[in-house]
Amino acid sequence: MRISELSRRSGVSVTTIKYYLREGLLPAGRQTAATQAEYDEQHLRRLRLIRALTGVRGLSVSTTRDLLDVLDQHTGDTHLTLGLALGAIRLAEEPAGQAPEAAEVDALVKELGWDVHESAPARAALAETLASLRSLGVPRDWRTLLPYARLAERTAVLDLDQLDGIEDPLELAEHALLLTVLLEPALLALRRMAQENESARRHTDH
Amino acid sequence: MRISELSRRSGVSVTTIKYYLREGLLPAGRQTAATQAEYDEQHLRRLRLIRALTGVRGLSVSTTRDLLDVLDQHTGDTHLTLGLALGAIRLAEEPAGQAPEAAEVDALVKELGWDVHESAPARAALAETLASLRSLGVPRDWRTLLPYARLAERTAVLDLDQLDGIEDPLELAEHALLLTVLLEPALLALRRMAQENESARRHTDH
DNA sequence: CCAAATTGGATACCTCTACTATCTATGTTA
DNA sequence: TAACATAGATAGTAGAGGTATCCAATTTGG
Repeated sequence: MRISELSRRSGVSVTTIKYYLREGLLPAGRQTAATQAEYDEQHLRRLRLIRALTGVRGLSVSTTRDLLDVLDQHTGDTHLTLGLALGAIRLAEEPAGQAPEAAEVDALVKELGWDVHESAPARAALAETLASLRSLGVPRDWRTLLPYARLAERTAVLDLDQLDGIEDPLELAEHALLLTVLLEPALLALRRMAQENESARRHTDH
Repeated sequence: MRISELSRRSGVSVTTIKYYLREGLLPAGRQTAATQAEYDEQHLRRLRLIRALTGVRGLSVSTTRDLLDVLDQHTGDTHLTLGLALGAIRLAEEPAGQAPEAAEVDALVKELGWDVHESAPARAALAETLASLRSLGVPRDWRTLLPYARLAERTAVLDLDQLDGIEDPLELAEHALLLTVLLEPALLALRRMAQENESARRHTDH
């Protein structure tokens, strides 16, 4: 198909598709002539993926590019691919230096017995949150996070279960990315709704 | 204190503080003369809150203003205040019209027996996620979300437990907001780490 | 088979966000 | 009293995420 059909089928304007091509989010089509190129279903799928990551999840165009690059260069080692892909998405701003809360995060991970990379950005995000709460006069230490971490463990089991039975390593990596990243807003939405429900339950005290 | 001290103690530049004043995120100081105003500890605290919401959680300045407005106008009804405050934060882009997935979300909420407002934006966020996954060839229906929702219920219990024992309604509303909103990146970080750990566990198959 | 429409690629431009800089009239301080 | 700080107003800036226009080449409908 040519660019106008790609545009029609994806709902993304031709100029925006050209922009994604320029930015390296979408691979170039197969050139058939000096001013003609041919796109296929893979391009359509990639375009939908880009819109899901930027729209639903709210990732920036540059973060999305980094993520897709990792997927494209995947080595067949899904564990590694997923780790690299998630490392590309920042969850909070990087703390200036080494926050004193980093030691607390280490204590939490040790208590949990988790096997987590030393330089995982998720560690910095946790430290940043603890530091912020502290500066706002709501001190919470790593022990507060422990029960949340136990629930996160069970969430991760659900996540990994959904990848069971996928044989093709490329498909596996893509599903892993999708279910991890796109489910994030959904999980926050579920928490919001559960809070509303729990708050209502306690409000109408019984 | 005057603006320069507020700047020094908060780490936010004087010009940025003036910007927040203009944008209505920070209330004006008490005027002592035509070109002089006095700020207090409340201003400092508010400034730290603004930086936490925009920096750690990544909220936009306008969303942050909406949130703080709700807090300021709180009626003493914490359940209502929290609901309004969370409603001000979009979790994903609004779907154009009524997505067909909205019915699925209704089914989920019904199955859970949750008491959740009909127009909660979290509902739209869930529908949007389901629609995206579907368009990407990873169909998931509401039943997939059920076990996640059960874990969200338990997360919400932890959240509400942390507010137990706070008497002052203003403090209660502020803590509720902080723990709900600022904990969001932390919870996502915990899930990432738990996934990495679970993936490693399964990778080194035993 | 030729005029009108489409295409790929390049470049310029635009809107929004979150600041940042400058200016002026007034205050404060050493 | 001279140097410096301050409030408030206005203008400017950098980056993100597109959008618009132009051109030469290429299809395609009549």
